[in-house]
Amino acid sequence: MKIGELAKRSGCSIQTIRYYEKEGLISAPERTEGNFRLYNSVVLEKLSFIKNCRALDLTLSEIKHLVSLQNSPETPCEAVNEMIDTHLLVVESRIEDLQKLHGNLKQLRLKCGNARSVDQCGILGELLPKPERSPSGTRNERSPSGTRNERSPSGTRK
Amino acid sequence: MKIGELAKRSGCSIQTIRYYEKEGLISAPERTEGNFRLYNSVVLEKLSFIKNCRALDLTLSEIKHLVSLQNSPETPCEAVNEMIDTHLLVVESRIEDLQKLHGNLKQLRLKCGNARSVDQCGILGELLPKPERSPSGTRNERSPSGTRNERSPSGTRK
DNA sequence: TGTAAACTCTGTAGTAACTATAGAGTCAAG
DNA sequence: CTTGACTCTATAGTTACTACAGAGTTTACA
Repeated sequence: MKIGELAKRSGCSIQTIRYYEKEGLISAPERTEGNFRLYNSVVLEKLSFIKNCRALDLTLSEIKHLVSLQNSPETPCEAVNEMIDTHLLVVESRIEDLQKLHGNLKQLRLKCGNARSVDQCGILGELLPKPERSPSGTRNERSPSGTRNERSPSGTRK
Repeated sequence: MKIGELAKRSGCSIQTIRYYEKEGLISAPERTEGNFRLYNSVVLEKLSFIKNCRALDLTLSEIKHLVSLQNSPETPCEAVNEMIDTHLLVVESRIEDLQKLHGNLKQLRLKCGNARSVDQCGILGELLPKPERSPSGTRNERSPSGTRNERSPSGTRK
């Protein structure tokens, strides 16, 4: 089958399949005379495996690792378990971060009822560096208003 | 002050400050004769505002919107509230996704004790496409409760 | 047989919000 | 006058794709 049919049957887009090939997650298939990729049904299983892993939010490099482990079936599978355990920790910490975030946002939302103008908006006021906002250009020492650790907001986004 | 001091005082990196300028989140400052950026303390407040927003995981374009609202103080602040409400929904759905993910991962992890070889690994086995793998399969066909719909990246990953 | 539609190819650019270089210029101190 | 610290712009990298452009291939049909 050509790549279009594989895409339909696997649920991956054509570009994604080519991308997986480029990244070494699936092997390069044979080509027709006209240079079209020609697949057999085995690759369907591989794509399904990848999809299952992606649904668990494993990265492509993690998946690549799993694929390479599959190719040496006699090695111990500890590495697999470790990867899942690590991944569990990552997911847990992301959930925690997001829950804190959610709390902060909810609290923030309480600061402002509707029907005010922007300069009275409780939310915008709260986001400003100091609780008492000064009109403009006041001298300002270290504003210690770091609501979070000064490092990045950790991997909470996307 | 030059950009290095601003970076230290604001907690943003030098590149981030320049990036915010390029993106229009802060305005381009004056320059010295040698073309160095020269800041006053007002920009500290703006960076602090941005940092507070980023800590709430607002996107730069959302923040840009807030900044522009601040510049027209007499407009009603409904838009601010709506943005926060929308953002709350996004965060909530991300949390839900991650919690499903977490459940799936935990269940997966139970499939394999240590000290097996890869070809017997319960986890790898579970990730394979086989529709009828073990007698446990009740509602187990396609991807384990797809948290990641094929269209959108839907932002569960960092 | 001609041709139009449908398919495929490679390669590149875009996404978000930065980070990390390269290579050059500027400035202060010794 | 040189050394080192600082800054400048521009570019590439990150992740896992998606969306083209512009070309070639195959199939269906008149």
